[in-house]
Amino acid sequence: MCTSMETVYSDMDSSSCDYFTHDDEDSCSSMHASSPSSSIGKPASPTSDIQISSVTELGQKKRRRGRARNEATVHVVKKNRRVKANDRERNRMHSLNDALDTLRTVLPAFPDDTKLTKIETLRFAHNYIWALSETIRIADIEQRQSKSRADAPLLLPNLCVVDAPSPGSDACSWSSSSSSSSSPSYCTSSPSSPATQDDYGCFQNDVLQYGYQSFVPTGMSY
DNA sequence: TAGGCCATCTGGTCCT
DNA sequence: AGGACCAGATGGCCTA
Repeated sequence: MCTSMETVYSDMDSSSCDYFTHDDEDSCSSMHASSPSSSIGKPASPTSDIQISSVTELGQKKRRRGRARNEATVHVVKKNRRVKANDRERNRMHSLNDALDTLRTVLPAFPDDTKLTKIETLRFAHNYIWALSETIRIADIEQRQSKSRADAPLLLPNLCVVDAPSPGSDACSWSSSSSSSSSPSYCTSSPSSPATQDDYGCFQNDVLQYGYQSFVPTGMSY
């Protein structure tokens, strides 16, 4: 859209009208009209085309010319400020995108190398963190239980119990179409409130075995 | 071709 | 005053 504008504005640090695009041509031309470069720095000679009929008119002309130049300067300053702001905004969005890319690298890789969209990345990261937190929490609970039962084996509940879903199946996904009330595909409620232990075990399997495939259901309805 | 996603521009608002 | 942040608008690209 504005690549030409980018080119046009990228190095704009002077008041030269060569930098203006079409929508600025008016002001630009008016600037030229009010302060023609041919007369700048050149004292008006009595034989010049500009006939000054009176001192007051000369004063008015001088004032007008001065004011016009001021307006043009203000316009250029504003434009310059806008260009700088655009540049900062562009950099800001680039850094935001870089952060999203970094976030994508720490999320489980998608098998077919599909790049997650921004919203998918954020939602999956949310769910992934939640799942990992739950894993730690359950493991901790189990560890305490096994300590109390000295002879009990250390096993994560559900981890090896629930049948692993085939990739792509929604057996364990919490899409909005699921009847489950908890929805890690995008947890609007507190992530610490999985519906059932079966759900959790299933979810845990997803995290550990299938990455985000189950968290980012196709269709992405939330 | 419609819809989704994205990059960019822009003006407003808030903060330092 | 200037920068950061935000949301709306716009146009390009891609895909079903």
